[in-house]
Amino acid sequence: MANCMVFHTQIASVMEVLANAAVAEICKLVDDDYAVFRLEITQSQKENRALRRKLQLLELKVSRERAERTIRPRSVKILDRYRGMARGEGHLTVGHRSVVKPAGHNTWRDGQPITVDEGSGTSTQHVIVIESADVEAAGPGGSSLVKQERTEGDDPQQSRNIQTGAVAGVVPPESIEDLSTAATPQPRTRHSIAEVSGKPNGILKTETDAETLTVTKSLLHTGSEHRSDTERLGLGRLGCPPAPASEYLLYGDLRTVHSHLDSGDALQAGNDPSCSYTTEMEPVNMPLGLETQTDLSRGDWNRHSSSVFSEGCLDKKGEVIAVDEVTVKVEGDAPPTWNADSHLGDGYSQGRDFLDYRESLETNPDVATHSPLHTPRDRDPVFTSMGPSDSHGRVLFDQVLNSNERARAQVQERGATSGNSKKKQFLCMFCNKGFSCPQKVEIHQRVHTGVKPFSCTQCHMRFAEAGTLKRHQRVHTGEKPFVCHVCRASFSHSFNLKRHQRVHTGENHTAAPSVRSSPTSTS
DNA sequence: CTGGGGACGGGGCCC
DNA sequence: TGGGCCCCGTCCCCA
Repeated sequence: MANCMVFHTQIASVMEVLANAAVAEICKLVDDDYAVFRLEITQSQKENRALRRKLQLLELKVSRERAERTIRPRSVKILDRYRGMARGEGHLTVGHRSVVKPAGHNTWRDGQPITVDEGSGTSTQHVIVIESADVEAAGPGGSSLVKQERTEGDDPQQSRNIQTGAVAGVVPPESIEDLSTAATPQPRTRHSIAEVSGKPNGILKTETDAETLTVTKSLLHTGSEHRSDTERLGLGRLGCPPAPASEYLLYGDLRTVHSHLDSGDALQAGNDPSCSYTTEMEPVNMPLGLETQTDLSRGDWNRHSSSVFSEGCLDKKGEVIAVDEVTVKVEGDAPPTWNADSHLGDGYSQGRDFLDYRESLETNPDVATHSPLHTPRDRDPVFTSMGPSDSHGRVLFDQVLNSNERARAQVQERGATSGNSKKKQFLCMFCNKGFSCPQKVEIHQRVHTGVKPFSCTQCHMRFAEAGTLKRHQRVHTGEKPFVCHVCRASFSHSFNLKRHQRVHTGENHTAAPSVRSSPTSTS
């Protein structure tokens, strides 16, 4: 019995020792793990703080930009550089700013400075051309980009964006060749320049000197430029290309674009997204959707109408026929002028290729009570939702649309009582002006985009409307079908005859009442 | 005063 | 029958 007691005591003591040892072991393990865990937590907290600081900085910037934007609404001007640059026609004037392209070069070269005369000062910006080393390897969407870095300027918050176009889609061999041999002037090489400027804080990029802004635009075109577009379009009649694929305007948060840099030849974006934004409008991925993403039958002719400033001309089958480059400009104060001399070496004027966006904003009573930019609705063609790739192009027009807030508000207020909301349900993505059908919008938007799908076979003039081309061709044919019955004077222009007849009637044409409805009036 | 391009609305045709 | 598409007429503006 005593032995038994001793045995039990010994066992108990041994177990106690073992238990203590086990506890000690466990405690040690816990301590070790806790140390590691705590270390990790500390590191995580550090990262958290860093990220939070970044976030606060970003929010600060955003709020500042918005505040300044409300003070100074921005305008958008889109201009079509068209072939002027491509033909080596010198420089391009954007509003009162003159972007001078070195003569003899059809392609902006790396480091090539662009002089932007802003009246109050001159800022020199370096344009960096990033071209696909292997266009073919990059696929049909081989693109060339121009990366512009602001190196100096009197307004550190202004940003400019100059880009070249990227040949995309069903690019004809010559177009690919143009890109691959961009160093030598090629008549068909096309470029486009997007300028984003304006006073405080462009949405695209509003950093300081380190800012870099790059937007790529893809260009699609096929066929010969020496044929008229009508021929190229293969249209039986002298019609304009269908609306759906012709106008693409992206707008939105530029940052969303950044995620689309996955294409092979995409411009190397900086690590800091706040310093470099790049849009890669690669044809295969680009949201233009010329062939696949735009479906008029679904009513989304307008879905991209704020994305890329190019126009694809499709035939009935949706085949991409031609795309003209255009230039997008977002600026604050520049007057809506286009210096034709600056870029039209062959002597024709592009005319008013871009308009003051703000003007349009204020003349919007016709639009319906809804805006596609605001409250997308599936039923309304204007309200088609943006597809997944739409973020691709949510590039340039975010601020435009933001600056459009007031106009839209006015539109919505008026629309409720205007009674025209039904009739003009198709809205211009730029100015919100309403039209009765998509084609009207498409044509109208050429005012903003500068797209001119119709080219004269006799000269190189291009027109946004088929009728204008037809009328223009009377210049070559000498046809003057409008004859004054009084003096037998003939005119090629119907209105010229009408105006001329005022001479006979003694009517003062300057005081003649305008029958034509103003942009603000209803039809 | 004329020439000519830009812009836009109306209306007809076709599906 | 309605909508899309296109042509035409018209006005504005500039050179």
